[in-house]
Formats: sequence, C-alpha cells, structure tokens
Amino acid sequence: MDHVTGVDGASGESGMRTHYCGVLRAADAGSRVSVCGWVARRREHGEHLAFLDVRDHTGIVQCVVERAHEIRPEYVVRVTGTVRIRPDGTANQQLATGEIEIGDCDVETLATCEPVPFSLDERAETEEPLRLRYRYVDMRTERMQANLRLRAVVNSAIRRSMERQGFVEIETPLLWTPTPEGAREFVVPSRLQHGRFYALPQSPQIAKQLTMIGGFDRYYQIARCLRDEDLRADRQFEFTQLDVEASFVGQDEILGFVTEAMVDAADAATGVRPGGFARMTWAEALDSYGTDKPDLRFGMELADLTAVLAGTGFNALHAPTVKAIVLAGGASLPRARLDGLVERAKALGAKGLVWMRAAGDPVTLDSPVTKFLSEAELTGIVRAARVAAGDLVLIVADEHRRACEVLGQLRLDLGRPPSVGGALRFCWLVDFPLFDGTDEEGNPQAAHHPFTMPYPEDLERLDTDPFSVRAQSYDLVLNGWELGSGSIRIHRPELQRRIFAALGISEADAESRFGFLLDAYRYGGPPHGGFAVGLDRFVAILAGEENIREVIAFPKTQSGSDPMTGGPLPLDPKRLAELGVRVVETAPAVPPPPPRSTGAG
RNA sequence: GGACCUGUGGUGCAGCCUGGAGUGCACGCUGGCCUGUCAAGCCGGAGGUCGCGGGUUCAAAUCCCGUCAGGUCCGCCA
Repeated sequence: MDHVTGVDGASGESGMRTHYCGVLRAADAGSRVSVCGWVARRREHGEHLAFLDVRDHTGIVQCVVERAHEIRPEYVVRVTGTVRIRPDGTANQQLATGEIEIGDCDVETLATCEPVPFSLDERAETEEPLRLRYRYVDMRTERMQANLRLRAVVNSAIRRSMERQGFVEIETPLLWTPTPEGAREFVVPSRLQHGRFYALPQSPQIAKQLTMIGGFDRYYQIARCLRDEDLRADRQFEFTQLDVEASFVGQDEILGFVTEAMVDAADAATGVRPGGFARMTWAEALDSYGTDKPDLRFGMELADLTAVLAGTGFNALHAPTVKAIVLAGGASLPRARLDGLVERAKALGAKGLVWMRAAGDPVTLDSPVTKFLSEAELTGIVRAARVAAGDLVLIVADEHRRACEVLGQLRLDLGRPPSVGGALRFCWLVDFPLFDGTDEEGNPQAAHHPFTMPYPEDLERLDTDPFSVRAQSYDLVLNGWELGSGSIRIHRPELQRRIFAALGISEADAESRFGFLLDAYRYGGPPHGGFAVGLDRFVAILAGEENIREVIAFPKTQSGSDPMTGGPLPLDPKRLAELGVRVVETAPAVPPPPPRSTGAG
C-alpha cells in the first residue's frame, strides 16, 4: 500500500505533524520529525527509560523517553524528536518501523483518555454490542481502519469506472412517495400536510427509470436504500448500492457495465483483476447447486439420479426428482454425524435423506437401504454421481425444487470454505422466472419487480402457463452471496398493463400506485434496463468479513437499536403534535439510556 | 411472529450437567521495583446486583418459570 511519506498543508494539520507514524524508515534517520497519534502501549524501565508506541492509521512507531508514567494508553499525543537507527540487536522485525525509533523526544499530551472499555489488541475478541457502544474507540483498531478504508477505495474505484463508461451520477430523493409494493418502507410524517407521509426509498428504482425517460441514457448512483425489514448478518435497515440504469442497451451490455465496475473495484481493493465471471441460467443453478446463489469456490455439484431410479421399487427414492451430492472421504463419518445429517435434511423440509458409504474397487455402496435397490440401480448411482472409494453419497428424493434446495444447503453445510482470504468467484445468473409463488388471492407474484420485461417468445404462455414465462432479469452472485439483481424494464404501456393484469393488479390499482410512472411512459420512454449491486456485501467479502456490520461505521443491532446513541427514542408530545402524529401504543419498557461512565477499574 | 445459542469484577473465559462460602485462569486497571523493551518483566493491591424478576430448596451463578439484551437462523427482504 502506498503511504504518504510526509504531511503537508493539504492535510489541514497546520504543521502539527511532519510524518505519519507508520511511514518512518531507516532512510529518515537524523530527521527531526513530529508525529501525532494515540498511545498504543507504554513500557517503563525505571526512572530513566520508557518506550511509547504511538499509533495512527498508518502504523506504530516507537518513541524513547526518559519518563512516561503520566502518559497512559490511548492518550492523544504529539511527539517531536529525532529519528534514529535502533541500537544493535534491538530492531523489531514485526514492525514496519522496527529498524528505527524516535529519540530525544518532546511529548505533548493533546488529550487524555480514561481506561478504554475493551482491548484494542487485534488478538482480543470483544462482544459486538460493546464495540458498537464505543464504536469511536473500536474504529481505531487495524481491522476497522482497514475495512472502512477499503470501502472508500471501492467506492472511489466504482465512481471512476462508471464515469469512464460514460455514466452520470444523479441524486434521487430520500423523501419519496409511499408505494405499497415490495419491501416494507420507513415512513416520514409530513409536518406541512398532517396525515400524509413520505417514504424513504427501498431503492431508487422508479426514480432511475424516470431519468431514462428524461434522456440520461446512462445513470448511476452510489445510493442509500432503506428497508424496514428484519435484520440479518447480511442485511441492515440502511444499505448502500451501486445503482445503474441505461437506455438503448440489452442484457449483455448491462452485465458488461457491471462486470467492468466490479473488476475495477476488486482490482483497486486487492491489486488483482478477477476473471472468470461464470454465467448460468437460474434453472441450471438450481439443478447443479440447489440454489439461486451458487458458491462456485468448491465443487460438490448435485448429481441427477432421477433416470437411474426411475423404475425403483424402493419407495423412499421414488419421486419426481432424485438428486445426490458426494462428500469426498465422507465414508468415515461416524453414525451419529450421519443421523445428524438426516435430521438436518428433515428440518430443511425433505421427507428424508438416504446416505451410502462407498468402498472398494470396483466401488460398492454400503447403507441400511442398499438391500432395497437392484444391482443395476446401485452401479447406476456410482456412475451418475461419480462416486469413489471412501466417499459418502447423500440422496434426496422429492419434488424437483425441494430435492435440489435441500441438497444445495447440505452442500454448503459440508463443503463451504471459510470466507477469509479466498478467491473471488463471480457468477451471473440469468433467465429467472417472471413469477415466483402466489399471493393470498392466488395471483402470481413478480419474482423481481412488476416492471420486468419477459422474454417476448414466452409471452404467449402469460395467461396459460405464467410460471413458465422467463424474465429478462439477472442476479450477480459472489462466493455464494447475492450481490445484486437487475432486469430489462418494460417500456411499452400496453405490455405493462398486461403484466399488471397477470399480477392481479387492476387498472384502477395500477393507476393509484404507479400512475405517475405509467404517465411518464406515454411521453417517450426508451428501451432500458439496469442493475443494483449491494456494496456492503461486496466490501464485506473483499474484507474477508462474514458480517456487513464490520464494514459499516455505525451499524444497528438485530433489533434495530444503536447501542451508542440509544436510538430509537420516544418523541416528546410537542414534536408529535407538530407532526400530527399520535402514538397509540407505547413500547412496554423503554430501557434507560446507557450510563455515562465506563466504570472501568 | 417463531427456533436455537449467549449473558459470571473493566475485557475474554472456566465454573452450571451432578445445588453447599463469589472459587479459578488470562488480560486490563492501580501502587512499587526495574536503563533496551516491543503483548516487556518482577512484587503487591483494588475491583462482583453471577443480565433482571419470581419459584423450588435448609441452601441457587448452578434446577424450574418468566422477562430483557445480544447473536445466528426461519418467516420477511417486489
């Protein structure tokens, strides 16, 4: 990583420091320098010698002083002294600055610090709520510094990439109009119009489509989105996405734009341009990986045994689809573990799970159920699933989707590599179904969103077999995480009306919900499509983190609280009255605000 | 809305199953010693509502019920 070798006026420091701590080297020996930072550690050796390790975001430098008893860890100091080579035998190889130290020091305390509530040592684990409550302290750790700076690098690279590709950044409103579709929205009461509400955008979806009609044929935005849905390791109320929309282009061009941005960003983050964006249809992903977000970092693909077992007399394996995965070397798993896998499969919705241990040459299968299968069926399984001696075969027979999905999950349980430090395996998924499931009234539901363009050749089945209609929509998957999704949009009002009808949205409904959008398409809407990439997830993967909170400066807990500020908080009646809002049911117990003192010994 | 896991000096843990004095480990904090350390070392000290409430029991950190907080997941996330 490049380091600034000095600090000039551009830093706005007015000469408080000449260098960052982590950049000093043997070549600087003899220089008179000033560094500013936090005391990472203090080592006292009696009355006449002490060491202060001073830290800033670039690293640590050792300062040698006569006495430092009054200077405690995490004090903010400015040290002015002379860089010198350390005495023979005292260099520290672990430290980038380990060949030198700052001697002849004048130490100025800029701020004191109470004992911090948890260790900043990288080796110490601290419970997350405590880190979040004192996030400003937590941020000083190497981990948080690296993660948030990585995020800035990614944002910056994405902006450059999109601009180079001719995209224009346009800001869209945070105060938008409520739309009763999709994710639950955060709502903002209008002070000037009591009883009316804005909604915070779950995404700038409609706004960006309007910019297409407005003639900005390549729009992008690094946009905050807000969804009032339950939180997860990969979901916060607020998140950031790279939002893209372009006119007069097809699916391949849009995938190309996004691929370019991802490659540029990954390059900036890691120094390597990732290649090999896999591409498969939604149906292929389900068939081979049992999921619509396949993790391509490892094999263990699903084998299809349906044909092999088509005529089986063994009822447990008689089903529309029979699928298997093979765990290499898994034949040695203890029986208790196998029983656990069966339970897991049942918990995932399968009727059962058949396991078989493979041994010998030629390979034979051993299992409590082999006696119900013919020789031909057993050799068929070995051949179809490419079973080798020592392997464990796991078989699920069920409806197609369930069989695939259960084994897809078991594949992850048994084979998924750790998130840290591995390869980046991107994968485009295309040809999603237009509809997925039905609502309470039995109407098909849009798999992506109601403005998604179907394949023209599938349209004839819209009324007769809607679930077979494919959409021109696509997902980007990275290492098994859904990074984003997009589609070609419907730009012709008459087709949009047909889709609304198929979704069970009446003309009057469509008018009241999306009237302004339908109006807009009467005034020259070009063919267009777009995409959105979840940047919190992308940065988390690049950082080797399992949780997006680690790449967010001030995240919320799973219950939507902020341990630092205590929010959300009740509003006093005066402000509620001003907004024309009455609280009908107060929360049962508002916890008291966190105590002010650290209570540290 | 639901399932599971966690909650013990400032921090991270052990103790809980099988009830018997707040018992232990490491770090931190604090006082002292120490002139080349670097997670410094050595000696001493302080620091506890065992998340909270109730129950069982002669006796509860430990068993039971409830509750709160945090986490992981299901539902939810067009």
